[in-house]
Amino acid sequence: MTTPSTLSHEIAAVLRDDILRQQYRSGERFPSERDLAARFDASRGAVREALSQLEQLGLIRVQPGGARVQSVDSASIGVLGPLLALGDVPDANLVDQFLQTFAVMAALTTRTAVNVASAEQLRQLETLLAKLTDEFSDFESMQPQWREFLGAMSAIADNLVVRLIGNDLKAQFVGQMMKLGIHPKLKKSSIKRLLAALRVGLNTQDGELAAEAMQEHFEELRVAVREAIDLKIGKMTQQAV
Amino acid sequence: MTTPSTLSHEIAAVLRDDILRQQYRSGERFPSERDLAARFDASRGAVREALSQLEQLGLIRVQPGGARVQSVDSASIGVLGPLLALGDVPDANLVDQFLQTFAVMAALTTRTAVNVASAEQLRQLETLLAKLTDEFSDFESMQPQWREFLGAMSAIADNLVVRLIGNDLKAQFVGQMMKLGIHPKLKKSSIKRLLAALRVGLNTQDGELAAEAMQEHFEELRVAVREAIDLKIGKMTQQAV
DNA sequence: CGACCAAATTGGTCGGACCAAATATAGGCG
DNA sequence: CGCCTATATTTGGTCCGACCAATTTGGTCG
Repeated sequence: MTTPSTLSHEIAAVLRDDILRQQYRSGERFPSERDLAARFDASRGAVREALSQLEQLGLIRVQPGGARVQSVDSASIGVLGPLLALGDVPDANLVDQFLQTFAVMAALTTRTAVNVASAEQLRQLETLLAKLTDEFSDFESMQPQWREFLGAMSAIADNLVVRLIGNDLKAQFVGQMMKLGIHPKLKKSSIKRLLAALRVGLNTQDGELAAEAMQEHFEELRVAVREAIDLKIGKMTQQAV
Repeated sequence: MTTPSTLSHEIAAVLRDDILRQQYRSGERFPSERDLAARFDASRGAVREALSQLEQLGLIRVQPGGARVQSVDSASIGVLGPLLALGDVPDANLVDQFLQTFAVMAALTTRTAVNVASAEQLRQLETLLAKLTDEFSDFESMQPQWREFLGAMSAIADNLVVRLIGNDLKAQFVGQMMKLGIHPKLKKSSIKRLLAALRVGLNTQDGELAAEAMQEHFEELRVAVREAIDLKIGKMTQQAV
């Protein structure tokens, strides 16, 4: 969950952001370990551990003779978080892409979960959904219950690939949104509609219906988040003046 | 694709597979760096670089006082490939989950690409699709053109998140399938239907329609791959006898 | 039995050293 | 003058030994 805050990690973070900031062209030679050690006033060992992390992220390719920078979009998902965190305000397009991806993942999970759920699991989901409906207030304060519901569905769908991707994306994304204080505003009517559709989907064990409701929910969330970011940008430019 | 073949990478690979094979319980203490160095007859530096990779994969959490093993499904996507490669034959369920995920990604890309494509880009896609239709033979030999088509759509959709996930998944998945000689058999009629639907989708710039065709294609691919794997399993058990 | 303190363990970093592969450089040849 | 080869240099890969700080462990005392 948190930063180890060791020297090698700090070096890795600095170099990673350098690369993500396009300081190096793809294919360009990366500074030698000895140079980097001098620059960071660190030992070669610490630098090598940092490079090892960058290599795992797919940002550099290290070979005898010298390391080379790789194209950003041939990197691993792990770069998305740092990429999102580069500026003061996250790139709206990137955020949009995040949410589109979340949407299809959540829809897939929902469809599978509802379709394969046992009678008991269906009851569990209905219970969680009922709790959500009861404690219905604003979108933000019901996040814990919402997460619980999604988690239960993820467990039922039992798709490791989706779960791992979800882990990575969530770890990269949610933290950034929280840190920057992005608070999307969703209409209560939208949420009510979502919950109602999910209830119907569960009752009739219609995964497709539930999945569509989920997809639609994320569409609305996308719009709301974009507005929240625009608001944030407005405030920041105002502050700058 | 790559051949690191350095000692630290080999150590990392062995330890990674150990963890993926459930040799350690989640939360359990990991052997100390000095112990590992002795076990692999390597220096502590090499071991530390290996541990650095495992940490990046989310498989261990290393802190002063000792490293601890993390739950596999809190790891990063990078573990999926090795996980797939553990046995002689890939786990059919895991492969299925891969393809389900591919499916929704490809559908998302298709929908977006078709919807946002400019007139010129649409023409480009149609050209590629025509080439596919012309050189139509069996599913396997048209892979290069198929890839080219998907790549063009990915470029048009311009969704970095999806592209990075796709990179990771492809890197992990396709290599394994090739190495194991899994050759899914798709009916020619299915492919023809897919190509026709895509053509209509492009002509009318109907992203939803094209996306659904793509989704359906992957559904059929799932079935075919599952059959191919079952066949493989059959042959292997036959060999064993 | 529980709280507290000291010793052993463990990760984090450093510096120097050697090797093999890759690169850069200088030199020779056409 | 340009190309190609042989050499010198750079660079990554690994090892060793050492020290520090934080954690863990084990035993002791109340």
